Amino acid sequence: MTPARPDSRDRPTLETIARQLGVSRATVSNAYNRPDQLSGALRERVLAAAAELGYPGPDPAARGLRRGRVGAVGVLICDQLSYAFTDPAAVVTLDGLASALEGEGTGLLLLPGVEGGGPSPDLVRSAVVDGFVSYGLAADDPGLAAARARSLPLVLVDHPARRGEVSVTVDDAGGARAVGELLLALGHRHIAAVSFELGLDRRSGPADSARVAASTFVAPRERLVALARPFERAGAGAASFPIWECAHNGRHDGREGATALLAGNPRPTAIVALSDELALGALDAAADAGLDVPGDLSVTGFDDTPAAVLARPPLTTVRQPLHRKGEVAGRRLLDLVAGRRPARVRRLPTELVARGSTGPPR
Amino acid sequence: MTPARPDSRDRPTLETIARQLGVSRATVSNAYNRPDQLSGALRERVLAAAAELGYPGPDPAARGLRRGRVGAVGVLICDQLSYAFTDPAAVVTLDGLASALEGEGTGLLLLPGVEGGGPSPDLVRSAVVDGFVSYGLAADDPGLAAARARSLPLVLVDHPARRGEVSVTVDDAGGARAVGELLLALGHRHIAAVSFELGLDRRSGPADSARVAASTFVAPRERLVALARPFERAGAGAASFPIWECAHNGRHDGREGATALLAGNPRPTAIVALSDELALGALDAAADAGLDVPGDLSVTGFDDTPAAVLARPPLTTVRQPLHRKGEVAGRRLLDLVAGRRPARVRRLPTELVARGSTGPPR
DNA sequence: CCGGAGTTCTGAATCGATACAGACAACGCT
DNA sequence: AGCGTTGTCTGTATCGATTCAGAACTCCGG
Repeated sequence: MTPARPDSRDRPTLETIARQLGVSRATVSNAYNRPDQLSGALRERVLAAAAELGYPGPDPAARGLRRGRVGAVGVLICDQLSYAFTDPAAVVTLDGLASALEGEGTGLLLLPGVEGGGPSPDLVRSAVVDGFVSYGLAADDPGLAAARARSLPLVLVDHPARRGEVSVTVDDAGGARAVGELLLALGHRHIAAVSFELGLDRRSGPADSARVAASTFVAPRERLVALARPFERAGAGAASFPIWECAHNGRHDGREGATALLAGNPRPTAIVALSDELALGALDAAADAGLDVPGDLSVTGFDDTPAAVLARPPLTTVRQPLHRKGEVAGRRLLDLVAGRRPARVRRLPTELVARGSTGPPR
Repeated sequence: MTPARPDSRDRPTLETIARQLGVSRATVSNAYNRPDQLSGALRERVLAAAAELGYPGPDPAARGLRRGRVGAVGVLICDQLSYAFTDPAAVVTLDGLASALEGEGTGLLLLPGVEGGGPSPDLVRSAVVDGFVSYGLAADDPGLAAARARSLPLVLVDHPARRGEVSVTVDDAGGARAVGELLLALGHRHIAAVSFELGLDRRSGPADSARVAASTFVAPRERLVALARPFERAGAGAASFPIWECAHNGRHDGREGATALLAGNPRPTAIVALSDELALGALDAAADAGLDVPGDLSVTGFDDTPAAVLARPPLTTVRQPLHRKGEVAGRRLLDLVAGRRPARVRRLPTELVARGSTGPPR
């Protein structure tokens, strides 16, 4: 007895078409996948029969099983979609990823995270994909662990690789150091930072250096550490480098954080934001407080998203090749899936872009 | 002879574990899927052996083939990711969709479009999914046609259904009419509109009523038509209702469009934007021109995205339940996939939210 | 000690395709 | 005529799991 069909409507299959035409299944398959394996005339007949019977082409799941490749990669992202995509940097990076994949006819299976973390391990375990890209997850995220357990190709974006893993990162430290040096050179001595999440616990408030050091989110940690270095050398100690941690990487959060920092004593003359979104929020906060930028307050961002140059004043920021980063990650993953062995780690350069939001303090 | 394995590393399978333990494949499968079908002790042994051999659990592609369900839905979106996700409305809607799906352990396979249209038919044909959601595509998009050809469950968001199709829309016309009536009641007689794409051709410039009528993008067409109705009744004819079409739905585009409209003669005293993003751009344009909002110019948006209330002045806009819309679409699709028959069409209400960006003309 | 009721586990068909190794015919060449 | 090529098409093993019908075993009351 045949077991009950999961879906009892019987869709046409290769066999349906083959029988209709009195040819073999292989021939029908070839009509779709290897036109050179059969005569043009027969191929036309097959395609015509398929159209007539409403056969939509070979079933992707079956083909995937047989070929060992399904034409999709899983993208592990932090937070729910609405949070993750608030950040234009994420959107641009993902766009780069998509553009690298789509040339190869590969789709993106989005695996959104839960509040404050990556996707659920179950979702990862059941994802029908050829590989994974993890974007900005904490190094110890359970979803990431599940992805590793699948032992499929994996590319890590924006956090460091374990032995044998492939990663794409940017020179966060170099960019941050450049910002620190610029502000010092301009004469700033009271500098504060607005950071996005440092931990999975969605905390919002001042962050001390212990919290920074303990963070499993690598990008903000590296940036903050590198930023502080020039200050320390210049004798401006950690005490004079307050950090505000925002629960989300959003403009609104940046505004709140900057407002809090501006209430400090001494009031900072420069605010370093770890993303452009946060920096835009800092600009809002400055406007709220009636402060002129850059006269009363210098503000810097990070990423150089499209909005940075459109801000008023245009934002001094650290450009990172966001689109490129996604593209490179996509190509690396395709290489792995195809059995090629790409270079293990790739660190893309960053570049300080000085615009109108920075200047010497009064 | 066995054909060459697509991937020659031999991963463990159910069989590997079964052999190791001297049990049948069925038993191992049951250990994962039906714990009640075998003794706890044996189940533990199976899971332990799996862990030891590095078996990551049943292969999702094979399971998908057998079960007839793969646990993913394809989302057809217009434009590349970086354009599509510039629109916070899209992000929030997708987030709603994701939240409805993730409860059922279902992922989102993103099928990004190409410049000015939906995803390529090939991508759609080869997507390993249980169904599709189409979001804001043109009614005649080829990618959408490919999705229909798959004859999988399909839910259309923001455009009307053919016979027998399931759709989720909002009361665009009602919202637009409310905006028109508000502005008329305030005393405006020179009203202009900034629209997003009306066609696949990425045009940017003035749009006449023929172009509006011919648009296959349903949401903007309905809004513009409904908007004009009260004006016509009030005697303010079509001639006095200029429309500027933007190539993309972005803040920057809104700024350009509004700037162009403000150069018109007579200068409009109110600008209706078809999205909040465009409206934010219109606010920027007003600031550029030194115009006070709402004193010199009233501006309205559409969607009530999170940014609307944070704008300065806070934006008068038409609230649509974006998150809900995505959720409803997701639930409808899950119903279809499960073989239930949800209501065919669902039209969610819109609501005018009057805030600070509108007032009587000087 | 037998029959019936539970448990626990196995056998084998099946999902829908792909791809190799031929079979077969027609053809050109020496 | 004999032989190697080419060009088409088919047979069949296989991808890695799920699922149902029933086998084997245990337990129990009568």
